[in-house]
Amino acid sequence: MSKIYSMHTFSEENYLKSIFKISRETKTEVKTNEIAADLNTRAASVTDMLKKLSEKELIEYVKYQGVSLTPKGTAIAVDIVRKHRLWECFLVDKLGFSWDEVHAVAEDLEHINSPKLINRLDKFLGYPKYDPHGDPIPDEEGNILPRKGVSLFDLKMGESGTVVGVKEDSTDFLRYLEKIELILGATLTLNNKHEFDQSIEITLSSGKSTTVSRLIAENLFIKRN
Amino acid sequence: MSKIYSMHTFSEENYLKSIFKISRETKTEVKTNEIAADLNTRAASVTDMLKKLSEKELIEYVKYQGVSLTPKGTAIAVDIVRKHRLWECFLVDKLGFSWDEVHAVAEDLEHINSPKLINRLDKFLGYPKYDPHGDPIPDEEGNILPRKGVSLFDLKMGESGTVVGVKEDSTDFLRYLEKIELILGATLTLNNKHEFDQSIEITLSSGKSTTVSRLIAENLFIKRN
DNA sequence: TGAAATTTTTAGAGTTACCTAAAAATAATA
DNA sequence: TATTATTTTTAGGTAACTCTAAAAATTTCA
Repeated sequence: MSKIYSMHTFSEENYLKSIFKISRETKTEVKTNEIAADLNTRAASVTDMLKKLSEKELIEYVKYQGVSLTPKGTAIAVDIVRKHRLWECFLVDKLGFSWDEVHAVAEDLEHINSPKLINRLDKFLGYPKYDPHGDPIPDEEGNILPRKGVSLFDLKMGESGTVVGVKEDSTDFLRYLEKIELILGATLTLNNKHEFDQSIEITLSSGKSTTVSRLIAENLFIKRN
Repeated sequence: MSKIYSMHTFSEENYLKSIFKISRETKTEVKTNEIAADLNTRAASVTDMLKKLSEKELIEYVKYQGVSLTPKGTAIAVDIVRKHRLWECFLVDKLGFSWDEVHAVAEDLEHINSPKLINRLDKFLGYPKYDPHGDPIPDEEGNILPRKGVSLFDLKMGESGTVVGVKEDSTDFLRYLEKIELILGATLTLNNKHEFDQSIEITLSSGKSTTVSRLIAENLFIKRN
């Protein structure tokens, strides 16, 4: 890959990444407004860019119907994700950043286009398979391992497990998790699912009990013990 | 520094860096055409940008007279140089790039704006004082050590010394130096200065003799033994 | 199903950074 | 110093990406 797909603008790359991300979540055609919301821009701007990406055959675009990535577009998106996650590993493992600080910087670093750089970085980091949030790192060919674990929300009463990933990587969310000690590697047991708000009560290995909302639970990935 | 000076466009940063570089060489006002040549752009484009930078008070600009950096402009330029050279160290020391490969990649990396990133990188690299080409790395406050050594062209007959830096960092030039074994750390003795073309004959510690042109000699920095 | 609400696209415009060609200012030199 | 040559600026235009407001298409639901 790489060489062939190089030299796209930051903007194009951000749109492709966004479409990739949303389509993984929704598993359907990606809508204009979803992209606009994700990229903090306006629907009209999105439409403009969709036309451009469609002309370049990076997306399949039917007016009013939404978009999907072509294989070419997917390859570019996956490559950006690979770069983003490798840089996050670098920032945490080598420079001592905490997991809630890395996203913004990696957003910039991911657009540096040098296959040699990224492959050497990969080697330097020891070919990591997961980033500091537990997200799988695509390899050079674009293969992506499945995410580890299941959502905390899907755990059954009494089951125990280890935190192996988070879906959302906003600073606020990660800071909150850290505060309640729900960091990567933490072990927990599900005590109770409250019916009325579907919040979840867990006990940490430290013995401490906490209740988290459904939203939080859905964003936490757990590997059953 | 940093925070205050952040959020300039790539283009603005490149112009400031270029003006900084040229003014160090010429020690006079920087002319429009010099910038155009350095940045591979047109004089008209340069004039446009000079107006913009002047309005932002990053340069002192008098029509037809050339420009110089204000303290604010200098601080930004020095910060970019710092980033550029630290990234070059990273690429060579940690990722195993050769000195002729790093410039292009560092041109991109230098625009990543994160004081925390760059200061941690600095620490990770062990606070290096010089980059792989022997150029001094500005510290966080913008202080720059003098370059080590004198130009090979200024060496006297029979004097010996060690290669401690190169002025030009184009890939071609560096590859050529490597080919004739004139890499950083090489020791040499000046045998002869040919009058007619001012080329210079040297002997390397390996015993091998080479003749280099005046231009090459002027671009090589030597520390006398 | 058909009017109302929502989503998406088009139309028109602004910004940044670049360009060419022509005009204006400065520098070179006969 | 007057004329020519060079440098620099202005004028006018293009391309990428964004925006708001209005129009068109689709979806919702009474």
